[in-house]
Amino acid sequence: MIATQEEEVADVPPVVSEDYKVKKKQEILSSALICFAKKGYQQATMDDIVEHSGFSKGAIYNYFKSKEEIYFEAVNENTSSMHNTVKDKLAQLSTSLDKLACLFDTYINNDHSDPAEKALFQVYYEFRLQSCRDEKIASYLTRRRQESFISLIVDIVQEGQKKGEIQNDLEPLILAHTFWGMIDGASICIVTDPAYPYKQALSQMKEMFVAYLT
Amino acid sequence: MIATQEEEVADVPPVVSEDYKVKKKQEILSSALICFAKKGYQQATMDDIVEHSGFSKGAIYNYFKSKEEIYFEAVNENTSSMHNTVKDKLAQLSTSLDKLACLFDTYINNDHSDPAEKALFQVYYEFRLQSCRDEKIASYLTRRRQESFISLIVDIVQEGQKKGEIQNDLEPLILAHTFWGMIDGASICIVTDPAYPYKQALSQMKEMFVAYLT
Amino acid sequence: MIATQEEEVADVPPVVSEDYKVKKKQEILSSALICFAKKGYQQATMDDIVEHSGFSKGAIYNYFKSKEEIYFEAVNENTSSMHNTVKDKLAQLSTSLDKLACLFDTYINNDHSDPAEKALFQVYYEFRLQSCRDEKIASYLTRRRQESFISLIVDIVQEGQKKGEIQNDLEPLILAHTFWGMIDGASICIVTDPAYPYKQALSQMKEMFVAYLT
Amino acid sequence: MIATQEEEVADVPPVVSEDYKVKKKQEILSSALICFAKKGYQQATMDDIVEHSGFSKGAIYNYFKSKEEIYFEAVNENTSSMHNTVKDKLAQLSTSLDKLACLFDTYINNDHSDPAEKALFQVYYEFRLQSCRDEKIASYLTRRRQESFISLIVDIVQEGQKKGEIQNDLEPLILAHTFWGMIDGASICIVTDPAYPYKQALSQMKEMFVAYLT
DNA sequence: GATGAATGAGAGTTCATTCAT
DNA sequence: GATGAATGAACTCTCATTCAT
Repeated sequence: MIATQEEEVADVPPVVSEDYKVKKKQEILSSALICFAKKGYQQATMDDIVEHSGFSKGAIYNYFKSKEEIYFEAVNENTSSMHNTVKDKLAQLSTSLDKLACLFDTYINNDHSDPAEKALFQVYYEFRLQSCRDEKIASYLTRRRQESFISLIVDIVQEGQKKGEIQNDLEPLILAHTFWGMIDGASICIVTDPAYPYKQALSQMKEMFVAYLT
Repeated sequence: MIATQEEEVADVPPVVSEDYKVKKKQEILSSALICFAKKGYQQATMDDIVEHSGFSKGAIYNYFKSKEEIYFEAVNENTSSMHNTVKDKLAQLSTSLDKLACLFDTYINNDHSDPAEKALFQVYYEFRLQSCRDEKIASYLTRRRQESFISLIVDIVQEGQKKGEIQNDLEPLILAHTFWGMIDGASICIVTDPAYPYKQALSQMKEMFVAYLT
Repeated sequence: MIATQEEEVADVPPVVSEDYKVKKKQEILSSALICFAKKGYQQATMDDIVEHSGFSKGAIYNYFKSKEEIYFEAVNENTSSMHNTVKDKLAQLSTSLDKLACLFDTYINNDHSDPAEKALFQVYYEFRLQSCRDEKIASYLTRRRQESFISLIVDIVQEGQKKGEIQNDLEPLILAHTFWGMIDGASICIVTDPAYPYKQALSQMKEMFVAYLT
Repeated sequence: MIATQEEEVADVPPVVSEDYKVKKKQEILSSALICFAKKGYQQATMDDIVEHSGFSKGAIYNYFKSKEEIYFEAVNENTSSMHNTVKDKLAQLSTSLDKLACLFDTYINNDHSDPAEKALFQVYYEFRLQSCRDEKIASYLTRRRQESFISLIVDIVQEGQKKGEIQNDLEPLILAHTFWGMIDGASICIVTDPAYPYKQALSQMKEMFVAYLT
């Protein structure tokens, strides 16, 4: 009897919906992110993730094929969602300078005392450093950086130059690299030094940047 | 008589000189630095360092008590010597703006295609990220950053303010943090993205910074 | 419905029972005991235990956290069970002198040609010698000796003195120490010298001891 | 000139006398004994002995060919000298019972709070336990035990039986084994348990033993 | 699908012994 | 003879991954 029931279960289409699986994956990923932040990718063990997530080891390997894949997706998942939030905010602004100022403000107003927020930054920058040795990470990050980050600024600057808000002799691509260099620099300092006066430093960078454009 | 001779024998100087030992240590450290750059601290094994340095495992452990100590000293040794070179250069300049410009130029003119140079940057930033989880590294870096990096800029800015070169309403400490934030940002990008146009981006940062001061 | 089923799945009993794990641990411990006897604690390697037990290295470390823990439990497990057997035997005897005689007889009739038996004695006395340098072992053994061995004799002697079987001017505690000193001495000789005539020597000790009490 | 002098030194017969070498060896051995007592044979390293003795590693290997040889000689040297002292004392006594009593008293009056004394006992019993696994140690100890310890008692007992001091139906060899079993037992307890009331326990053993003989 | 016991290659570290100086 | 830097095999322990249940 019981056997029959089990067979029936096996025959019906997946009992758990795709949505359910996606939710489970996200649970694992957010646990993993915290573990990676706490110990670093290499030092965090699958057992740490098992313990923190409450999933069994086998279950996790049903969702992901390796620790590396979890790492990849954990970083990707979280940085992507952050990026989309920002894009929505920018769409509501009209001038290029406002948009750039808003981007700075996003980082200035970020709450870096929130552990989850800080964890994400830690793991993200560790991940980025890995790109020196891992071609897969390197190409992924380069593409992502170009498509999502660099072109975002390039577009805003070009639009600003067209409208006359921004000086025309400035190279948009270089400005984009300068912009993200500043953001990365402040972020690294925040992650690295709990006493870093990031609000004031980032505000100065914003003033410098905006003054330079006009 | 015999006793005297024996005492002489006992007094012979060490078979190898202190210089010899220091040189050997440096050999190991520079090999280790390359290994750490190539694979990262965790992934680089003692066997890698053995192979790359040509020393036997036991020999390395005669000079250092652990892999961690090698890591610490490899980063320390190299970043310290770099820092001293910079300080000498600055001493030859008279105005504060020249000094700050010179600091920017040092990074702008750095040859990041030199593998040894690049290795040092890679390992240094990995080391800095470790400070999130390693209190020993954190306190070492915080003290070092304050004493060597922050105070360097603070002194220059205060001198410039006294001489009237730099606006008096700017906070020297925040400026120092802003300055190093920019340098860190550009450096991280260089390490992370081989195509980063660091000369141009750093030059823009320099222009922004100098313009902001005056 | 689906939720209920899932909860049921989550509630399944552990894949292997507690009994299974206890049995596995005992298998490892008895293998380890043989290895420790054969080579001594320091000289016996985890690889020896791996080979002798048939478990993989990882499996052993799933059950025990270190070689030291295996050592501790291997000695403890076996000496404890021996001790309980003896206590049961004594409970069936009525007079104090019979009980003491029975204790001697237990050691006299012990089969020291049985390798497992001999291994236990060897490892136990090595373990005891360790107590000179290992505070953890020392405090464990001292407590155990007091609670299990000394008080056993003290109780028997006091009972015998109350009943008039044993002279009242003898100090029970000292007698206990004398008793176990004799047993330890004979045991060390057995372990150390395969030709030791332990049956006859222990019998003489027994006669001396019993004669002294009355 | 200097070269000539050195050659002269090389040509003369050994500058250091045999006595000098024996003294140096003894220095090393007594340092080694302390190291072995402190950490155990396996755990004590050559570096420990180097540090404790003040000799260089090379020097030690000039006197002894291996750590094992040092161990062997350290135990042998010290236990032998102890044994000779005892023999001298016994020669001054006339009756067998006095001699046996004197032997007990030697151990009763031994100062086990003297670290050097305790170290010797510790190392000696560890050495004896090694005999289970080391045929070389086993045969050495068996011969030594027979020649020095067992025959000592056998001779005394036989002499006592001849004189009528000791009962004739007692087997001298078994008595010898019983005697040393008791001494070993008390000694093991002393080494193992700092609170062992060895004076009282050994005195009881002595009384039992003497009473049994007559 | 879920579980967690089992695997075993590979990590960092130690140390008795050697031998060029 | 004396020195101590060098050696490298061997040690304990870890952990990503698998797979029988």
